[in-house]
Amino acid sequence: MIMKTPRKPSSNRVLLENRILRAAERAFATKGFSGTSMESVADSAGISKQNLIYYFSSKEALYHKVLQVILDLWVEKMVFSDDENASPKQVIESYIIEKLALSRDYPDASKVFAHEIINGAPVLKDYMVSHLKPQFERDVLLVKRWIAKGLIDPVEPEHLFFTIWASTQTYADFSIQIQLLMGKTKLEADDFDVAAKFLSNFVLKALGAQSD
Amino acid sequence: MIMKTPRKPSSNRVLLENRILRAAERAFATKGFSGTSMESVADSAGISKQNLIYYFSSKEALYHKVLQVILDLWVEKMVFSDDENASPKQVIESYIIEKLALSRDYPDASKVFAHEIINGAPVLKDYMVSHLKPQFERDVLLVKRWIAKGLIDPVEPEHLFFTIWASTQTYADFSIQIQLLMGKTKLEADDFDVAAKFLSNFVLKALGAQSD
DNA sequence: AAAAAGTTTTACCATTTGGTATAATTTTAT
DNA sequence: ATAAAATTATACCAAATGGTAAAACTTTTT
Repeated sequence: MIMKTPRKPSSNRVLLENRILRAAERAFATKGFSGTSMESVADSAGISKQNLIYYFSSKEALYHKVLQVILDLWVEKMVFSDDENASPKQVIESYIIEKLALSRDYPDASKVFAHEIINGAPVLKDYMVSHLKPQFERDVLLVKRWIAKGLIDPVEPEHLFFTIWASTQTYADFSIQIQLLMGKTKLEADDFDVAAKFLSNFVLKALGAQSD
Repeated sequence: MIMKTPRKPSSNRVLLENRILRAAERAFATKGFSGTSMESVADSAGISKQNLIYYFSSKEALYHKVLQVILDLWVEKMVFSDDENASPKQVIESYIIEKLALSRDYPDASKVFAHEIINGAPVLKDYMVSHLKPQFERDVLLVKRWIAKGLIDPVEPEHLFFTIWASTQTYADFSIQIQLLMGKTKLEADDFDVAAKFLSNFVLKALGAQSD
């Protein structure tokens, strides 16, 4: 029996797909799904609209792929704790620092995600329940154990996470507001360092977990 | 010289305009500017598209008006402190409570604002610099005086505000995420009360301003 | 009552846009 | 080299959408 061996994707194709995905991410981030036209993405990627459609057969498919790439990146980078014995201070501090690094390095990804959530998570709803919720519940349990052990003061762990997420992502999603209010043309690495220090201190102190 | 006295707007007109603005706010909140069609707004308001255009001559005009109504509401309700001698605890606690009340009572307004900011504040940029920034700088100064007086621990006041804004607005903008993760079909008043208590305690403790 | 101003409806249109069909060209495997 | 597969370019289209023109109708003013 003869099996056709499908040609491996040319490196050119991989490169072009990445270029398209970056262009699409930027477009979706700044204009939303409806505000983004296939033609504008194609232009940004330097190809024709019809050629874009050859690579991604529909706008939905393109959007789904952009979301998937974002989630892969986030899931890969955003583990709250893989070490049961790490101290709350270590875990929270590095979590905040890494979250802020994502806001700094992938602001468009954060904005696409924000759009999706604000719009009611039409695409991600199922994924959130099936993947993010279990992870969330594990992390909540860990925080509860910290509380039970007296390592941090008692708080509602769920709201702790909502606060950390919101206050780290705001440096990506609402960066224009922060820039305008601080009189800057853009947020520099330095601004993120200050924010990381502020937030780490802030959260650790609020949790009574200053010392290690 | 004869001056035409323009007819006062009929009460019907005012009512209908409000109905349109509410419908538009909801549409812009859930679909963004580009994702919102004039026809869908008209349908929600129970009038024809052409009649909607009679009331608001363009989609831009409608969007601008929606934003203006939101800002009026926020500016009216969101004063950080009008009493120089109030204690930090009083000021911050009531600020957080009122911000959360806005997220609870006007989630669509919050989402429209979020869309606008994420998209780079194309409409609100000027307003933010001319109106919000001065107010922001006054509030920052007040916090700095608190620090100088030793009423709260030293923190960067700017980032304190970014954190409070982000973590209160997330209960409106990201409500679907919070719902899904907490296994609720919607956020109830009770959830907002818990959030208010959590955030107040959290922020006050982080600032070392627990006692009055 | 008549004029004027305000409101609603009907008919229509130009542009944008996501997408299809297909032909031409280039690249890869045998 | 050549067939097959992959890629790119050309031509086109149907639906959606923001908006215009103008007639018909209603309410208010004088």
